[in-house]
Amino acid sequence: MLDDRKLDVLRAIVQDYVATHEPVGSKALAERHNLKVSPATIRNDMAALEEEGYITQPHTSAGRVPTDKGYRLFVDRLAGIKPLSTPERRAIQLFLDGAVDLDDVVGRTVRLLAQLTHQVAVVQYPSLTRSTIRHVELLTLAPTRIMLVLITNTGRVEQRVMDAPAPIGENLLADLRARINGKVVGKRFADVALLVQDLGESFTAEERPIVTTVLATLLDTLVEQQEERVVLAGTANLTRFGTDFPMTIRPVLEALEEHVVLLRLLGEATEPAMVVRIGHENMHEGLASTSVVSVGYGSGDEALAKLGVLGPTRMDYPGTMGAVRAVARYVGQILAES
Amino acid sequence: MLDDRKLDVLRAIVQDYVATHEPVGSKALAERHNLKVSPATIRNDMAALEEEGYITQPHTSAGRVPTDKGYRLFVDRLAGIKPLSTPERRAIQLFLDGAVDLDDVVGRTVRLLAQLTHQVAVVQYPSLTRSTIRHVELLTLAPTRIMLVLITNTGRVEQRVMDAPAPIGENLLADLRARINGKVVGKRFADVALLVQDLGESFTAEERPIVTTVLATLLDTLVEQQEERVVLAGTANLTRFGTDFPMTIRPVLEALEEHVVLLRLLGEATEPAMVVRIGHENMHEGLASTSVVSVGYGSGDEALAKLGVLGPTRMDYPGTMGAVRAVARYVGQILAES
DNA sequence: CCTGGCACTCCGCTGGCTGGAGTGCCAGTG
DNA sequence: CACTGGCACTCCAGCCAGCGGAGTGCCAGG
Repeated sequence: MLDDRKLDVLRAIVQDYVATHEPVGSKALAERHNLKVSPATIRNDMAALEEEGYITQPHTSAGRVPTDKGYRLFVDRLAGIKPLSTPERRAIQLFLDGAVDLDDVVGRTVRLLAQLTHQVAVVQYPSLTRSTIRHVELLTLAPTRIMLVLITNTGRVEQRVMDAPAPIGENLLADLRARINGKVVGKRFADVALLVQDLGESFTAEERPIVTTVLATLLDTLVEQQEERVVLAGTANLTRFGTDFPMTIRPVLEALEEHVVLLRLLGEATEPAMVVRIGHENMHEGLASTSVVSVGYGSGDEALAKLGVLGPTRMDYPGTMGAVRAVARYVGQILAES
Repeated sequence: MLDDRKLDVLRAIVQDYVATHEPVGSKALAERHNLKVSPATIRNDMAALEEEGYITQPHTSAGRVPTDKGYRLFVDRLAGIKPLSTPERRAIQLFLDGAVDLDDVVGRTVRLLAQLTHQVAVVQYPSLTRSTIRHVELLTLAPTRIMLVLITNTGRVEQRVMDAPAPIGENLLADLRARINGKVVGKRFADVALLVQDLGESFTAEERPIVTTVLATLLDTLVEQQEERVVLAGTANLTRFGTDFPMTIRPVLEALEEHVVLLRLLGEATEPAMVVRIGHENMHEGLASTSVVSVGYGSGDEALAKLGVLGPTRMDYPGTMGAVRAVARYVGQILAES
């Protein structure tokens, strides 16, 4: 049904439309891309493409515009991923290398991604669920007040304050700290509950309540913080969307404020490969005319979290995909080093 | 020059303009507010107010619109701060009480403020400079790799990883940890440098390099993190600005992305009282038609940081100021408790 | 199967017109 | 002297008609 030339025409339409933001006509196509056929022929092909639902015209006798389905075909079969230039790569590395801690890494990453793609960038903090524990620290703030600090292998730090049922001695605390760390250091979050469950038994009846409190808080932290953190940058780039503004930008800004929505946009975290969601594929009303390019990143083989960008469906997919992939790789490296 | 009735007229103009977003004319004024004079008289007063620069007309034979100077007078002399209703207060308290840690407190605060005022909310993290140290923790990640964790009295946690010049033993580390904490716990950041400067002397020549490295990192953390963190929410509310969009919203979004700008907007941190910056008073081109209402908040008498909202100059000042003040108070309470 | 030609459609822009809202000024009045 | 009603004037916003251009669909011919 769709011979090679028709696909060439579709590719040309997408490219031109992305470049100009205006419906593209047969004549312009014939001129700008050397397709070696006349406008009339192209018109026939366009009619076929429209018939199949890959392109559409805003109104009779206007040029054609790709549909979501058209972009989908373009991304899947007609375009590759455009690698970044060497200077660009070097700039990324230089910029990310300057980070001092995890917050800084994430902050720099999101700004970098926004600047590189001229779109809205979203970065998820390395997930706690798939992280391992580097250290658990216990501090007394007051006789019956304890702070628990949890440090992960990705450098993420979580803290909780709890009220102990009774005053707690320094040596009990030290003992408890040592035992907990002995059990859990290097272990994954998911496995911790099992590992510490019988820890209370080796303490005296007197100490037991305190131990229980601490362990409960530890588990609580592990569970609660699965609520993932995300940051974003580059919202000003939304103004490039078009001139028919408020109606377009409003729901997008609203969606971006909801972290739940953001996380869903990045995709179910199981998939480490690059994912492109186009228009309605996002399953979110306000984001019907935006696309999301996301990919997992991590220090080793497996993805710790995701990052990506959000932009208008009429975006430069090859370039955006290239930037997203490159940034994800470098962040992975940085995290592996620290 | 400005008798009472002229001030009444100005107040009425501001109120009506804020409510309708349209230039207000003499006739409408006479009707909606019972000023007990005829439109013609009001016109005379308006002419005087315009002469003095408090109001202006977009074009001949349109209604009047307040100028920055007009809003300034309104805020300073014509309007009070509108206290929140009891249900509103209760809702604030309820919402903020649910927070589990500092990040959560700040996150909830900023979202709350945005929702309450229907504007863009900005909250600065409790400043490290004026904080005191609650605990310093040292951990070995690898034989020559140390992590320093710094916990402040506001619950903020900072961490740094450093490479030690030589392998470090657990007992040396414990000793060092104890000595550092003995010196600095409860002290203010600014005073720490002085307190630890001769700490190295009590260690052997062999240990000295390691100690020096750790202390350097500690001081580094204190200094570097004076770079304050801010978060914001409610950018979607910018779409209420008007219909002449992209031109208006663009520079605002851009300004909001720069944390340096945000911090300056909140005001030099020395001033704990409520500050209103109107239009050009912000000294930032892109924010010429926005106003900022900010106030310090803190756990005790002194302000730890600031929070505020940003909106169009044509905002409901009394209401906004009331909301900002109320939220600041409750956040202060929450921080004092933890 | 491709191409050039032709008639047709429809958008977007321009220019002129009109109604309405609001002003400034002036003369009159308590 | 301050306020009021009346009046002429200004200017914007919205509407409508006309026009040019870009693009299409279709058809007959190579």
